[in-house]
Amino acid sequence: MAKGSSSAGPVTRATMADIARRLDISKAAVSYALNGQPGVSSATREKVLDLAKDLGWYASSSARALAGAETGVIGLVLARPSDLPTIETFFIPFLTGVEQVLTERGSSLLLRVIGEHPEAETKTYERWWGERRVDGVILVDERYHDMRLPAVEGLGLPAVLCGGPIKGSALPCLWTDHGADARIVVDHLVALGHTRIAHVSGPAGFVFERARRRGVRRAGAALGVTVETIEAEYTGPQATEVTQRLLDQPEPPTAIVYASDVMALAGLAVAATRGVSIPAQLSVVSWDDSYLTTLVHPAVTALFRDTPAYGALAASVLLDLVDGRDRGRIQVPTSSLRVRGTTAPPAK
Amino acid sequence: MAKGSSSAGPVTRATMADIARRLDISKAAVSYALNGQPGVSSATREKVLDLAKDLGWYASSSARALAGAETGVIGLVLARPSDLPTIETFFIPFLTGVEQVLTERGSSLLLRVIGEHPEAETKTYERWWGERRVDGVILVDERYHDMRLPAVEGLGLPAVLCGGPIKGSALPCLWTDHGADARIVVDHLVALGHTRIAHVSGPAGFVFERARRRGVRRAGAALGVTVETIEAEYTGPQATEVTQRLLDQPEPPTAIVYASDVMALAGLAVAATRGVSIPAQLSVVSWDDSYLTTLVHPAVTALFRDTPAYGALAASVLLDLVDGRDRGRIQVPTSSLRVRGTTAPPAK
DNA sequence: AAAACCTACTTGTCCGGTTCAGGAGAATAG
DNA sequence: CTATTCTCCTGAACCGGACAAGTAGGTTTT
Repeated sequence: MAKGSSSAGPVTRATMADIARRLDISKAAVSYALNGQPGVSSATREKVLDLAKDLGWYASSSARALAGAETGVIGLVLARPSDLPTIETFFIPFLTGVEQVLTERGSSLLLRVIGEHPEAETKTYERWWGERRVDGVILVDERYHDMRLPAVEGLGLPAVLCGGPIKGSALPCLWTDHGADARIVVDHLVALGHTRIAHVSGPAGFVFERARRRGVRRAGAALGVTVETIEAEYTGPQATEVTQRLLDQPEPPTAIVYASDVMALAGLAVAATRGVSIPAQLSVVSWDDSYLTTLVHPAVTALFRDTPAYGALAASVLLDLVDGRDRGRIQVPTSSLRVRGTTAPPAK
Repeated sequence: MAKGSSSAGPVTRATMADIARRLDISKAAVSYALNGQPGVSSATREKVLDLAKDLGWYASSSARALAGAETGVIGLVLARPSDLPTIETFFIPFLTGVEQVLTERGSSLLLRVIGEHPEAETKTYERWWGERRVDGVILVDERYHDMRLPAVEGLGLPAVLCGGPIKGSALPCLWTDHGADARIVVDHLVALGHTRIAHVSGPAGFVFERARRRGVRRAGAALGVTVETIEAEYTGPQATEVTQRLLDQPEPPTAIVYASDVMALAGLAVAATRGVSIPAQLSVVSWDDSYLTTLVHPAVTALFRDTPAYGALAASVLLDLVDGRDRGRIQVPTSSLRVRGTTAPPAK
């Protein structure tokens, strides 16, 4: 079996008791030495530290946690159908940011990828917390009537919500001004001269999708333009279908704003198939920026936000909460529009 | 919900001792009852189970692990520069498969995303194992002179390698017949009539990239065609640059095989920019399939493998190893070519 | 009727840390 | 020269489970 496979394989790992025995001192002294606490002479401390290093000693996370410390683990559940690609272009950069902060602060990430099944997610939190596996969790993909909020609050499980703010919930959250984002997009298109703008949104069950929809409607109204929103799943095929419907209208839009980069790419493919020239005959904007938008030709105009920084912020707010510092509701910096090759004045 | 006090956050979670006290029996009896072990009457067992449910009791993972059980956590380190997008289209489906098996078998995934820094990865394994955080790890992205193999073997840390097989290493591994994959791709292109084929590979530090390179060379030689391999990073810009160089040659290739879907898309963008028609003037194949290949027009011919199944297999082999069953070296099913819109006979 | 054997428990120890309440010996104070 | 206060260290309890060993009480065997 794999354990102790190689000749030198140390099957049993060193414990503090081993160090204490070899140095003929007490476990307590070893503990103080290793934790940088007062109560041991610097000579002893050094001997302990040296030996610990020699033996390859690491504190058992279980023992530490059992003795009352935190577990040093935070949890994240990703609950979307696995075949939905949108999560990827957002999620990896987000995770990268999360991880960076966790690593800096000595924590790790427990990840769970499940299908879209709200109960399973709530259940996971309950188990993780019950089993003392995590110190807290990051909640992503805020939904309407989100059962996760009462669940984590009921459990007393520290959590930070990427979304909100929610009235009636005291959870710290990272909220985005979707109205401002919407204005940036609509302003850009209207400034170019577009008057028939379509908005292909993601599922309205997501709070931010409905906020975006409201945002574009208002931004359009303020400029005397109506923006039509159509809802679709975050998949390529769905975006394809919706785009075809839009372009089949008697008066098709001259600009389409897609909820995600993947959808925008699907839209471009439809245009390519139909010989609709971009951006001459149709302008396209993606609400999410990622490496995908610059991978195609022409590159897609997209609303950019610093996703790793967003993840890093979420992680640091959560770790602070675990440490007892509630940073409350924090506004995420407004996105900026990266104007690329898919937006231009409409054909007359 | 599950916890008794709904009004205030229940900071203290129920323990077996609580159950024992309330039922006026011993902790041991509670333990036997909860673990389905003999030694308690069914009446008592039922009372214990009921109360445990009422109290929302879960076994402390730390206490369990400390008492000798496994931790129920397996680790995965993702070590590539965070701005390399290739990881995403492979990684999320892979993780989905991993998670499914882990969930079925009651384990969780500890994830770490780090930059490409081999020492950091080895160090992470050392810590995770030292701290008893994980029962085993999945190794992805096999490299030449991979320091992780001696590291995990030296530690006695159960691991499964996605790659290999490695001579001199007893690690169970999931190996791929890259030669067969290469033949599939080259055969397809040669059958269409291509004789000038280019292969844009990823960094040769990855074992599988060099195996693929060797594979296409041999497959070409067997058919009397030379296949030229050019190495590039897995980024869009690098693929763009290499593609431009290839197309600038006096006798440019009529078909390009890209190491990844992202690179293939970048190649398509170059062609679009130059007005090179695909597939009439240039055929494109991607060695990796993902949702990206069908997101663009024309859809990209790609070598498909069931990535979730691959992840699931890796997880199950690792869990078996942790349970003491070494399944040795397992060959991954050969990929199949999904012929789509980017391959056609070359222009005469 | 005594021995043997269940069943249904209890007691106590252990895992590997943390931490509290001392205590010995040296240094400082009065 | 004792009293006090350090510094440096020890012993033991504790966290929450798992489990080995022991025990009361009843049932079966001989």
